[in-house]
Amino acid sequence: MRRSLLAGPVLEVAPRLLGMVLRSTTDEGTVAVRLTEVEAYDGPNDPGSHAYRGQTARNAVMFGPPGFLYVYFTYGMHFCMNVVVGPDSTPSAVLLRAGEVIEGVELARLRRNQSVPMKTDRDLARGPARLCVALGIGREGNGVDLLAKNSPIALLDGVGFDGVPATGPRVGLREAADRPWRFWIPNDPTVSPYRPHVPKKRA
DNA sequence: GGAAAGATTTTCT
DNA sequence: GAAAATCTTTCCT
Repeated sequence: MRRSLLAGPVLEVAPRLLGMVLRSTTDEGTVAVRLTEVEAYDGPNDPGSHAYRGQTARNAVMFGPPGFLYVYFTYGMHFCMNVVVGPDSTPSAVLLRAGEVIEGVELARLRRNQSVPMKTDRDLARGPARLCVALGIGREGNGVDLLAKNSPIALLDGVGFDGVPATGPRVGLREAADRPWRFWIPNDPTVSPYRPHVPKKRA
């Protein structure tokens, strides 16, 4: 995996991530997933992006060079992760929404079953927060260089994906959710089910 | 300094 | 289909 491959415009890079492999190693063991669903966020031009209103302590990683991991905490209980892409200092990133566990299935199953028992293997990493749980990635994953030698979390070329990616609206956003910047591998069972966003009521 | 909503998941009716 | 769980960040007074 070359870093230059991630340095292009986010809308070009995002679909290329499909089929690539993300491998995470901790003292518990190793889990790897083949990415089946991603979502693009285009920094300052994108009202749905965390970087839309400028750099903060939380999103600082997005403003750095491509190939780093941006992990954020949301809904009081979940982590989600992004791969920073684009040229240096352009705060674009790709949300990793789902994947197929191809290595360390037993460990992934163990982690997921700690909160919810009796999950089927297809659901192990089917959704952005589930993906983080399966890989054992939390706050400490923020800012990790995915392309560094011996990195505990690494992005690998994998088998790639030769077909035409499916595209559709993004999920869970209040702003600009309609932009067709979500990409997934057609007919893959590990792609998360689409749920239209419902804004929470204001008191 | 406080309120509101959130790039979600799970469970219950 | 609705609602809860739970805490960080952002936005407004």
